Amino acid sequence: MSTANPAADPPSCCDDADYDVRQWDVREGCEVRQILDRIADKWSLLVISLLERRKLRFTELKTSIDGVSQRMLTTTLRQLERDGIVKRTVYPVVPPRVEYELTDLGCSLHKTIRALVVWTEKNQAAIAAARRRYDALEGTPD
Amino acid sequence: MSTANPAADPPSCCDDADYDVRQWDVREGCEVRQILDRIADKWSLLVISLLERRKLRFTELKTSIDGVSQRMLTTTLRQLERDGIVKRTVYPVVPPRVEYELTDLGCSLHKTIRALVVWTEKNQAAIAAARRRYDALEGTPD
DNA sequence: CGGTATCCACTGGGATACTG
DNA sequence: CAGTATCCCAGTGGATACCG
Repeated sequence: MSTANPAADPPSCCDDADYDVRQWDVREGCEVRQILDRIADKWSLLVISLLERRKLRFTELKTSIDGVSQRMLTTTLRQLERDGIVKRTVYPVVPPRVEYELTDLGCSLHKTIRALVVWTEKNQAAIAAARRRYDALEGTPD
Repeated sequence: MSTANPAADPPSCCDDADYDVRQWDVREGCEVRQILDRIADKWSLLVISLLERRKLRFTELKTSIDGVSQRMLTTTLRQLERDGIVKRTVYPVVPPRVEYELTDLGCSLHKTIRALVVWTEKNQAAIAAARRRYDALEGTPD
């Protein structure tokens, strides 16, 4: 808050002109917003990241993703399947075997997802520090 | 589903070895998971995207983000501020003026966020098509 | 094994009203 | 203008039980 002058509007850090946010900041029911909500979902993120490596069976996913309930995993997988992100293959064997894998579309997405995860990992400490700083100022009397 | 052979495990589309998902697929309360949940949040995504362009006042954000309630916007901004993603500047003028802008940390994040948005825009049609395909098969008797 | 179905508790989040 | 506080409903999502 060095220069508390509302009129001054120095360009922020990054302002590539090749992309205009105002273009997609559309109505709430907008398709982009819907899709964004789906792929930026807590479990979707994890599922996509795991499937990046190889096909996985339902149980493998369930085991790998700590804290996910069967219902949520099923729901998430169905949505991702519907969106063409993952492919579900059922093997008609006596103990049912179902495998999930990324489609081409899903593969193209995982790169972005991973960037997000990598960013998070890299800046984990910085965020933790910021939080400590913020929380410390919480009860600052003077 | 060409070769329905569970034993076969052809490498998926992309398998860069420079990153191991199993490394971060950790416990539920894990910091990475927490941060991921926060930044992949519906409103956070939009706020960060908007602030990428320039500082914005509270009302400007509220107006730009269709469907957000005052409470959610405040909550989101506070969390982002706590995480060191956005900076909040209060101008002690008679009609209060508060501006929000991305911090350096926030700027480094927005690039990834934008990639996600760009991906969504680019593949919007493909996803819509996948959905139509999926939904059409819903009530397929034979 | 890989689900679906049901129940239900919790909380995210909207609407509204008040404040500095 | 930019919040905070309160109320309260709806949907998220966990737990459990049962099915193909």
